[in-house]
Amino acid sequence: MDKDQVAEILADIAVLLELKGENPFKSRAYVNAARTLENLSEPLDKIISENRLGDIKGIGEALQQKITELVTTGKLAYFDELKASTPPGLVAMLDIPGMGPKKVKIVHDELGIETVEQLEKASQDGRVAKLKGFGEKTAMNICEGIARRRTYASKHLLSDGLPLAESLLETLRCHPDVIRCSAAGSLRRHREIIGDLDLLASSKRPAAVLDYFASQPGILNVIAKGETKASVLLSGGIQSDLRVVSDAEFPFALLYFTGSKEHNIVMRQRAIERGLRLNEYGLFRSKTETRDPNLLVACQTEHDIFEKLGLHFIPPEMREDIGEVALAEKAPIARLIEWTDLKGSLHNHSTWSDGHQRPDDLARAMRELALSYWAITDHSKASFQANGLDAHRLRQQLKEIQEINHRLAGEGTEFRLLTGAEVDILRDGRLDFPDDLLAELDVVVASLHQSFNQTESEVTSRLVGAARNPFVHLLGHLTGRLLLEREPYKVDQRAVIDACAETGTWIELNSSPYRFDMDWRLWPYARNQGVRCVINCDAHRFEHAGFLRLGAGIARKAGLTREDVINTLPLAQLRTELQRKRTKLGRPTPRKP
DNA sequence: GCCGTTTTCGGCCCGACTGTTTTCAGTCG
Repeated sequence: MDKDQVAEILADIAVLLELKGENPFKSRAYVNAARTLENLSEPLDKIISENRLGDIKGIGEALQQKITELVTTGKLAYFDELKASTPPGLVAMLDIPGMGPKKVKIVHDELGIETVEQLEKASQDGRVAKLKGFGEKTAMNICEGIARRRTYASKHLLSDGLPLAESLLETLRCHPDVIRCSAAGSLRRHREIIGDLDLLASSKRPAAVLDYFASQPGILNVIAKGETKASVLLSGGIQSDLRVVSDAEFPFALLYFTGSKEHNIVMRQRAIERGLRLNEYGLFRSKTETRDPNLLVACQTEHDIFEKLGLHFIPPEMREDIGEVALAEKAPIARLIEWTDLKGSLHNHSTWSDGHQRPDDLARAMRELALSYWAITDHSKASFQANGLDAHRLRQQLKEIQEINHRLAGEGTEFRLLTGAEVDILRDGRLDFPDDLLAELDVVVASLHQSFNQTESEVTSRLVGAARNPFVHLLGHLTGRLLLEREPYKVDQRAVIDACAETGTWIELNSSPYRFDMDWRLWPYARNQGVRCVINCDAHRFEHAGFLRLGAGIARKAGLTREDVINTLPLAQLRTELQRKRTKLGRPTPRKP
């Protein structure tokens, strides 16, 4: 068992201890130890074999024993017992907003409730409201929270579906009877939330392909399998539908199943206006005939279909009926941004706050990814829970980054770390760092992490105020939403965009698959106002660098090009742009002595 | 469960908000 697996179990133990009503500091000790292990820079088994586990701060005698047991045997009796004595439904209840360990323990102890379903029933029939410390409002919030979870259950994050779909497609491509195959549906359109995974293949022997598909490992059960379509449930709870068509039908089926439904309606209408009929089987020279091959307008690819309908090709990401057809009628759609255009990320974290790697390790990793720069923008002190930095620690960090950059220069590499901060916009609109400190940083991201429940005008004016600060380069995750988890806070995004346009402030497209914030639907407006986009990872780990690809996909939905996105610029030009706002708005020039 | 010491126990990271209370516990970031 490696350090991450051990850390996960220690974190699970912490949750179980809380549910048991144990001393909260005991639980905290497990959380701390889990975090410490995650941040280790050498293998755990090496530390154990050299008997150095006890030297690590936060790991005492009891934890040494438990960690050693986990690493050497892969099991921990203490954990197994704890798990066995706690109904799994109790852990699930912690996901309901407002339900913490104490409240879960009360409903369990007082009402004998062990599942989310039982909790919902007891909230509806008034039993929960009568409990000490609960009330009508709490019972209602519990019901709403459960209902929200239920509607989200058939929905998944793009990042959960993408790797599964890619692996299934790779499998299909290996089958000798598969001629062409592709993802379709919301996944191919790169929607931030997807339903099931729609896959499409062409073949002369559909039955063989469907059999092969339905027998793949990782499939929990086959929901349906007919002559042209199979539906399966993948481990992880995502459903996948494969349709197999003839190769002549493939482009039409691909267009049809990619959608969106609204986009398809506009396309079919366009066919009708030309005396044609478009459906998933073809484009026909008839107003009524739906499958006659003699009336088929031959098309090899989707490009051909668009051309036959008098349109330039529309990239799948843009097919949402938000004006893309009108655009493709007039002129070719500009080359959209590709993730490989991106040269770095301007909002990321390190072990100085709540990230998992140190700046020097990040520099090495990001250089190996052939990026040109990587900004370290750790949290400011108000983000206490994230180990935010005060001025003193920030200045220490600046020194460390300077030394790393000095070394990089000595090695003759172009790559550089950029200094920075993700500075909190406080409740009253002030920033968590003074201007003179912000002025020392290469990159300043301003974000909200607190007081989400203020009125729309209060939140909006906090963000507008931050945009007006000459040292703030960009606003981070504008609405604070967590997809499928937390609603965005109330904010007049257009007013914020207008303020950014006026002040030359950039807006982040946060590429964490939980955020994708600001939403792609607002970017066309922002671009028209002249606001530049920054596609950021908000990385807390090495592997979050991969978010760049997801973020670029979302930017493509909005029709953004390389020119719209700041972090496509090489380092020297980026530095010029970083100076622009500060010089344009002007700083008080220091008076000569 | 850890740590440090004014060394074997007492403290352990803060502040705001909500909904419950009528002074505060629980939750959240």
